[in-house]
Amino acid sequence: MKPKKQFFTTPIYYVNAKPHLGHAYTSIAADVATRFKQIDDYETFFLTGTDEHGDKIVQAAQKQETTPKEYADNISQLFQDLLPVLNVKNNHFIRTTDPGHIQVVKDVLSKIYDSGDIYFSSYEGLYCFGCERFYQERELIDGKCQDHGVEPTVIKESNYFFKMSKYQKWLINHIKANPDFIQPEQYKNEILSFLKDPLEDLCISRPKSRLTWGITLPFDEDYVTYVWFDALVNYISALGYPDGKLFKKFWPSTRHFVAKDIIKPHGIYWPIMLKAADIEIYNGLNVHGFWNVKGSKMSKSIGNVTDPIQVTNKYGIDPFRYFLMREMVFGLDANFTEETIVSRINSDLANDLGNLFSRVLSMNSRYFTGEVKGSDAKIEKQKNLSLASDAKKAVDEFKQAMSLCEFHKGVGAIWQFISIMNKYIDTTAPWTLAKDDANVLILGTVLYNLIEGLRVVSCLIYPIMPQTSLKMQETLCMEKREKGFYSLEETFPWGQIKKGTIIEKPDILFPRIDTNKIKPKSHKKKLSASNFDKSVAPGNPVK
RNA sequence: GGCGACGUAGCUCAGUUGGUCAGAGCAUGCGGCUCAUAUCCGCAGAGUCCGGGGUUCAAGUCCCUGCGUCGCUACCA
Repeated sequence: MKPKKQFFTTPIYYVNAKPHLGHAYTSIAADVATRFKQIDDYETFFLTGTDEHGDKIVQAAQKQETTPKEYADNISQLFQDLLPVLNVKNNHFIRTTDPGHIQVVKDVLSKIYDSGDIYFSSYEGLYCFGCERFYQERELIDGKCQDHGVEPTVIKESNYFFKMSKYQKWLINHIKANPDFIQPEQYKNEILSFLKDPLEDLCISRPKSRLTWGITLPFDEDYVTYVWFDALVNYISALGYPDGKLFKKFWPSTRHFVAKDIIKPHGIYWPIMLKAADIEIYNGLNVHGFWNVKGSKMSKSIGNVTDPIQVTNKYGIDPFRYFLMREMVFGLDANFTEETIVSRINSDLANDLGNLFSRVLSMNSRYFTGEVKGSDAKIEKQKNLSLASDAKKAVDEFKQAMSLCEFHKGVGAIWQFISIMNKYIDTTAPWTLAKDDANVLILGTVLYNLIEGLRVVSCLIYPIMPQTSLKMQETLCMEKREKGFYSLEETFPWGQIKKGTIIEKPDILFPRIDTNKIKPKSHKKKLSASNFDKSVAPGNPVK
């Protein structure tokens, strides 16, 4: 069988500001998807990077009295440093200032220019000299530029244009012929409805008199290319287009992770650029929504721009990754609040999974001094004690959901199985069995099935919580895999933990976060989520 | 203005192609257990699925319309 391949990308992040929650989400989602493909036996390649040209960078650099390159270096470094903090494992980090990238951009531009799809034309528009940019009429307030309060001047400027309109029909057909080209479907519909109106050609250059911080056009020394070619081409330049091995190997399997605000460049310009350059079209787009923070859009003025590093430091990498995947329906917006993340950590991670892990292994320690007794086949069948089919169901549902980027459903499938195991304990009541030596085989079988269930869970959570996955597997004395994970294929057959294995009583997997400053009188009374904010339990992971 | 999304239990939200769809989690109340991280298990909620109209044998689920919230409108995930 032909080995399965998968190439995932994040957008290249624009270096005009430091990374925030949104960037972290995209990177983590792509990382989770990549790791999932890995456990599904795909060979993967994961690309992320930074977009570093354009006037905003020049302006930002001027403000800091530095050069654009130096400025870009600094911010790019912040994005690079974020990856290990989030445990995102990329194969390559591309920067649009990389010489290799610049060359590919020029090559692609030349190719399209030679084939006649780029033309020179004059453009007349409303130009604000203060902002050094053209305005659309609708952007103006009372006909004036907001920043300078000045009416823009009508000026003419000659530029290069890309004939997008020529490929409009082709693109519509392509999207319709490939139903998963843009996912989820709502965004496909959005693009198709946008394509109902005639497409305008795209201005792809800026005269050097206005902007020099960019890639010089290969066919005109006096111009730099502006944004689209510069940025989007990173996806192929990073793979060594046109002749690179990686390009040949991975390009056809490409899926780009993007947030909903950049679906037009990715869903329209990019495929048309590829088509015009006679390059195979990428496989598709996975479009996600925005994170609101405390109910409103992240913005500097509201002051709710969330720093992923702070959140990670406070709650831990795995809980943060879990929360992002569990809480957002891929494609839709979601809300980020500390209340919700704490609630998720306490109920899903500490109470459900962590406590299950703890109670099962504690019982095994207590009743069998940690020795895995194994299942008695006859008793298992007779008493219907196997958890294998429930585990299988979880694996199947998990796989199905994760393949479609339905991360919240994938997580849900695992947690359903966790819940089944908690119920199973209640039903079988091992503490009662333990009171009578006659039940030792039943007790052993029950605990064995639970331990096996935990083994499967440890494999499934790997894409989302790699550290926890490993920690569980170490505790369960599972053989360490060189690649760092067990594949889905390897989760079965049932019954892999060897009889006689000694399993130590584990450390707490996820400490509960104490939301009480003052202990309530009744043990049942849990704290309402209102006064948890700053109080994080002392034992909480800080790494 | 144009385009689009959303409005389902106290809260946060799921609900493929219309027919066990009236759901999950959290919160709350009561009960049970005691192995476990004061955790786990069971039971409970009468929510006009925003209002109105339509299509249909059958509509949160499709169409129209009204109201409400919000996003995008070209280079901030």
